Amino acid sequence: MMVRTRFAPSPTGHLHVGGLRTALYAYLIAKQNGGKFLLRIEDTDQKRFVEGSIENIINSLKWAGLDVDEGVQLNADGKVIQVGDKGPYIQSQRLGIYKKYSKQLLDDGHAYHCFCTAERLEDLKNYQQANKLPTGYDKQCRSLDQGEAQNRVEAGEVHVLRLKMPIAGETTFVDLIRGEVTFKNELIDDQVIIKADGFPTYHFAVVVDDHFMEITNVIRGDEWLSSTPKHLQIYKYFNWEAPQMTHLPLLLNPDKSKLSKRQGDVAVEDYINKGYLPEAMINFVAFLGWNPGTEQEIFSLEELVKEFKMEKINKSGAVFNLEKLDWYNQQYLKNLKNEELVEVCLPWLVKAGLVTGNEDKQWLAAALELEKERVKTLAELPEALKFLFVIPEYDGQILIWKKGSVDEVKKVLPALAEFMDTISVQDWNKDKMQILVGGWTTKNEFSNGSVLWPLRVSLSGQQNSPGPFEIAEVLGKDKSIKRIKLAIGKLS
RNA sequence: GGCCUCAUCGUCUAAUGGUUAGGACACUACGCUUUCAAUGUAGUAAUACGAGUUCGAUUCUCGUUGGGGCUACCA
Repeated sequence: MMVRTRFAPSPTGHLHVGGLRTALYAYLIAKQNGGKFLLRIEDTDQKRFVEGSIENIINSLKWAGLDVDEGVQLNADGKVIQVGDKGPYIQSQRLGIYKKYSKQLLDDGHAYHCFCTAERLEDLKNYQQANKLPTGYDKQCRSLDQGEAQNRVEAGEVHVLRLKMPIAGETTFVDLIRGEVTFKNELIDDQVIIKADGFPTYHFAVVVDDHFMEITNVIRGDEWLSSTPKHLQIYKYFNWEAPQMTHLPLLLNPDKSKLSKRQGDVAVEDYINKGYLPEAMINFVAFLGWNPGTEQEIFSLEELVKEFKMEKINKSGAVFNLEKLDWYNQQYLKNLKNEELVEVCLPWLVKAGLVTGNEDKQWLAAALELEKERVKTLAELPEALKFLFVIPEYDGQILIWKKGSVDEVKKVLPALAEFMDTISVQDWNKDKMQILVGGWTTKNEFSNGSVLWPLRVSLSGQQNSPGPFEIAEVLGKDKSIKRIKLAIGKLS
C-alpha cells in the first residue's frame, strides 16, 4: 500500500516551529517509503481563521524544503490552489461530505442530536468541578426519543450532533512511539461531531478526511493522544480501517512548559527573518526528539529521508534550545560554497543598503568569506561587513597593540604605508602580502603584533575583526592605503 | 480533581541486566594566533526518589515525587 502522510494545520496564524517538526517527520515518512506528503487545511473554526495564514504556512514549508505532493499549494502568482484528486483539501469546502457521513452515523444509531444549552453545559461543568467529579457531558440527550428529537430539529431548535461512545469496555490502540495505550470508554465524552453552525469538529473531520484522502500514517502532536479513542470509535462505526497512529512529544520552553510565544519566537517566519538557513532549521528540529544513534550531527534533508526512523523518536518532550540552533546555522553557513554564499547573503546586504547587487560576484564572495565564520545568522551580516563599505570611525587609541606603544605605532604605520604602496596591484592578495609584509617586518626588526595589529585596526576600524591581509585584499590597494593614512592621522 | 503520558550531564541525546554511563551544544582551561572567530587538546557535569526481582539494576516490576497533555459547539 502506498504510504500517505499529511500535515494538517489550522490557519490560525503563522506556521509554528513545532508544526514544522511535525510536518518534517510526516514528510520523511512519506518520502522514505516512496509515498505522498499532503497538506490539508483544517479551518472548521471560522472564528479563529486568520487572513494570510494559509499562505504563510505554505511559504514556510516551502522555505524549509518540504515540498507538498498533494493538497493545498500556492501557484506562481501566490494564489492558493489545490492539487490532487481527493480534494477539496480545505475542510470548509467539504461540508457536504461531513453532512453525509454524520447523517449516516445518526441513521445507524451511532450519533444523536443534543439540544443542551451552553448554560446547562456550563452549570454541569461547574458542578462537576466543585464536587471533584470527572468532567464531561452527562449524556442527557442520548436517551431522547429519536422521533421527538427529529421534530425538534425540524422545528428549528438549535442543536449539535454527538457521538455515542460505548459506555463500557475500553479502547486500546498502538501508538508507534508510545506503544499500547488504553482508555476506559466510560470516561470518554460523547464528543460533539457537528457543531450548531453545521461545521464539523476536528474529531469528526479529521477521521473522514484521513479516510477519504487515504492517509496511512497519522503523525501529529501529543496533545491528540487522549482524543484518539474517539477517532478510533468513528472509524469503527464506519467500518473503516484506521491509519497507524503516531503522537509526537511536544516542544518545550526552557522552563519545560509547552513551547509558547511568551517565552520566545515560535513562528518559522521569525527564524527566517532572523537569518537562519533552512537546512540548519530542518537539521535542528529533526534532532529535537530524534537522533540516528550514531555520532553524526549534520544531516541534510536527503540524509534524513534515508536515516530517519520513527521508532527512534523519544517519548519525552524536548526543550527548544536556541544555542544549538545557532551552532547548526554556523555549521551550514561555514560550509556554503561561494556561489551559494553569495546567493543567500546578497539579499541581506542589499536590504541594508550596503550593495546594489550588481557588484562582481567573485568580490562579493571574498567579502562574505571574511565574516561567514564569525556570524551566527545572516541578519548579523550587514553590521559585520559594514566596515568594508563605510570608512570606519574609531578612537585612535585602539591602534595601539596591547604589548606595544604609541611611539611604536607612530613609527610603524607610516613606514608600513610607504612599503605597502610599493606592492604591485598584481601582488595585492592575501598570500603574497603576507609574505611581503612578513619579510618587511623581520627586516625592520618589528614584532608581528606591532605591525599586524595596527594594520588590521586601520583597515577595519575594529579591535576584533578578520585578518589584515584578507581585508586588504577585499578592499583593494587604493582604499587600503588610504585607510592606513587615515589611521596615521588619528595618532596625533 | 479525573484520564493519559513522560523522567540519563544545564540543554539535545546514546547505551545496556555487568561500561571508567558515550557524543553534541553550552561552559572552563590550554594550544594555534595581531584581535575576534574558526580549529585542536583537555576538563567540569547526569541515570529524580524509595522499595522489590537479581550474584549484579541506570536498564525489569511496583510505589512516590515531579513535568507535560487532555478534560470545549478550539484545533
